[in-house]
Amino acid sequence: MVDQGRGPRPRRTLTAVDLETELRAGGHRVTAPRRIIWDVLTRADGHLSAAEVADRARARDEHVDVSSVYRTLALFAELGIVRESRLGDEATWEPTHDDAVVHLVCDGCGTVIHHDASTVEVLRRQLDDEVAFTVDAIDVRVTGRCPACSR
Amino acid sequence: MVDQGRGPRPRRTLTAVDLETELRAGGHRVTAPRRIIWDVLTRADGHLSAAEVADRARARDEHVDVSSVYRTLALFAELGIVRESRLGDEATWEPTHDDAVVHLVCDGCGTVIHHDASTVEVLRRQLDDEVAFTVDAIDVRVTGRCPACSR
DNA sequence: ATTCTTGCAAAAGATTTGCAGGATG
DNA sequence: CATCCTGCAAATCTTTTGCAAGAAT
Repeated sequence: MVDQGRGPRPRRTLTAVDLETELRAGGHRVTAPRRIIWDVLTRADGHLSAAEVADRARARDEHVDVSSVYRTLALFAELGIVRESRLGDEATWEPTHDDAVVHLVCDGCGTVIHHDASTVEVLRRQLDDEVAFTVDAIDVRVTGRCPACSR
Repeated sequence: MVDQGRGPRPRRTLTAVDLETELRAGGHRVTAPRRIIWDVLTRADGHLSAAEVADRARARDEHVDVSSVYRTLALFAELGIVRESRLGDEATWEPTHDDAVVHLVCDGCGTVIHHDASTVEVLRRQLDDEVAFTVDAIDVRVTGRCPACSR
């Protein structure tokens, strides 16, 4: 089914996101699982699946459940501090960063490379001008072969 | 899990794709379900989920099963004649067409609008030059609000 | 004290797989 | 006639939901 919510609040920078502030601003409570999950996300260098987040969270608190992870990730996405991608078969999340990032997904090994392409900003401006559509986020996924896998 | 296969054969045009030729070229058999599913895909004007393909196929042959639909779609993707997208929660497929198409996904109603953006070709050239990565396909998904849903 | 969150269990969807019979080359 | 495909059933995996107990404000 389709998300009927208002969509995430637009946010362009990641710098100095204070979880506590973000949560309180929205009237949400500051809890241990939420701290842990946020920490897991910011420590990771790339995209994490819900299962991966849950595993890493459990390393610190035995009892963190995937269901809480899903609920928390959904909340964070709503706050605009994380962004969900569907790069492979499962959803992955990472702290929100600039739009101008292209995800290069290798068909061979599955690695996801982040590439900074100014063209994405050009595309955004083009869309703002040309299309009757309120653009929130632009997701560019490029599939192909990384150097190691192109044999 | 990640696709370990060789990935789809690059293909830029849709014009005059003859299913029989494509199948035989790969040593695959021409069967009724495959014909029906291909026909369903080419008749549809946009993306279809596996369930939608199955429903429409069943309108012509009562017994077509979703599992066959999945297997067939995977085969078609491998042949490069269809392309899979993950626009919402589920995967969707459509006959392969030019890259320069941007998918505008409305967070409100889920509608997917196809928009032709020349900038995507620019991006492709930029990537070819700048990145050590063999680009196969570029998928641009834009989320936001369609005119009707932006209130 | 009240309301929000959590963990656990179970449900719901989507996608994949095993297998025996039937169709294709 | 050997092999490839299919339909069906069941398994698997991801994501969601109901609920009672526990935590945050």
